[in-house]
Amino acid sequence: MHDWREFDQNPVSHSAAHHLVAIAELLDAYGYARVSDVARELGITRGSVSVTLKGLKGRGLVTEDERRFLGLSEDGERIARGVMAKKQVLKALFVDLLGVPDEQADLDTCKIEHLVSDETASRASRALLFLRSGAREAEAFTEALREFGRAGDPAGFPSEEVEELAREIAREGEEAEEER
Amino acid sequence: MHDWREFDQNPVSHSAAHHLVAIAELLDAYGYARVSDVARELGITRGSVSVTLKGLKGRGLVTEDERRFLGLSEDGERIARGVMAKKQVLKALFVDLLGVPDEQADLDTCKIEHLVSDETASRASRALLFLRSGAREAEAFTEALREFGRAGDPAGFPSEEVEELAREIAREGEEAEEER
DNA sequence: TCAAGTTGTTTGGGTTGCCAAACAAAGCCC
DNA sequence: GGGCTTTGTTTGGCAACCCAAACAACTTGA
Repeated sequence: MHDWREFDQNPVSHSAAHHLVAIAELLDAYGYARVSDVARELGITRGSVSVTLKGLKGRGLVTEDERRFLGLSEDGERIARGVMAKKQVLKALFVDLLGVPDEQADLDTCKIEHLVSDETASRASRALLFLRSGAREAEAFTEALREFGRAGDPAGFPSEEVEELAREIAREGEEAEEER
Repeated sequence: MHDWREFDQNPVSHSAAHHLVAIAELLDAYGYARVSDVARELGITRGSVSVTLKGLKGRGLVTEDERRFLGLSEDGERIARGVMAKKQVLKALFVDLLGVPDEQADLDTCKIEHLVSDETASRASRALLFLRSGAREAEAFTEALREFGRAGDPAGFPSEEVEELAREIAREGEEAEEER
């Protein structure tokens, strides 16, 4: 079993990731970003942003010019774009493939965007590209899945059916474990 | 835009969720769970577990008998089972549908298991059940997706192709925004 | 130009969650 | 029975984050 605390062993924390993304989005939208703008975007105080960005500047992810306008270093830009891309890809996959309502998909992906590995994000991207390629198999699959979903039980999570599924998966996992 | 800090607005924190799951797994595996067992399972000190569980007992999620054996209340059990089911469903989906390597899927789902909404988990379950139903469309889809994946660019994440995809999704999102 | 608002920083406080270390209380072995 | 280990708790520290409040250094508008 892995150390479950790999959680906070990421290159950037959840908080830091959001600071970087906020700067990138502000730069995209308005062409500039200041401490106050970031604070407004994130819904926290200027003081908190000021302190956090001090750390990110120290780590070479965020830059600041003489007029206090913020920018992203190459590394910072890369991290921000990566997190943003992960969020968009995952959200689109949740909505288009799984049929999750837009609003809910947004909430979920916002929480997990910075935690998903590049590997998984990359695979998700492939699936999404395939889904959008208009391939016959993709169309047929989503169509059939919708139909399957409508026929399924409307109970909450986890329903009895899902509990059973989970137990089944767990059993399979144990068997695979034993084979080693 | 949502408050990104919905993150920590969950019924239980990441840490608490893992404590509950650890107790459930220990009970499943050995029939009992004590503070030390939980600590070993989570890879943290007994002191930390002792303090955390004091809180969870206070919130009525964890019980303790006169011989210091831990248990889960109905609520605690429900939360633990929910988190475990989410992890298994998501991991299986990542592996079976997206083609993520088992090990990596484990790491990823471990980080996000307690953050995914019931709604999304439920949809993911439907997709997984469909995938395992042996339906023709499901077989054809995974087959074609594998083929599509092999043909794709082997670059890291985010590749130029994925960046382009992300920009495209972002544009669609903005258009949907404007229509309101 | 000068009062009023905006901006960024600093400081003290609070929360969560971890550790290390020190203990007391059982449990176990000979 | 007397050591030795295991167990659970408590305590003091530390690191991330957040806030509120107080400041100084700007802009800016009439």
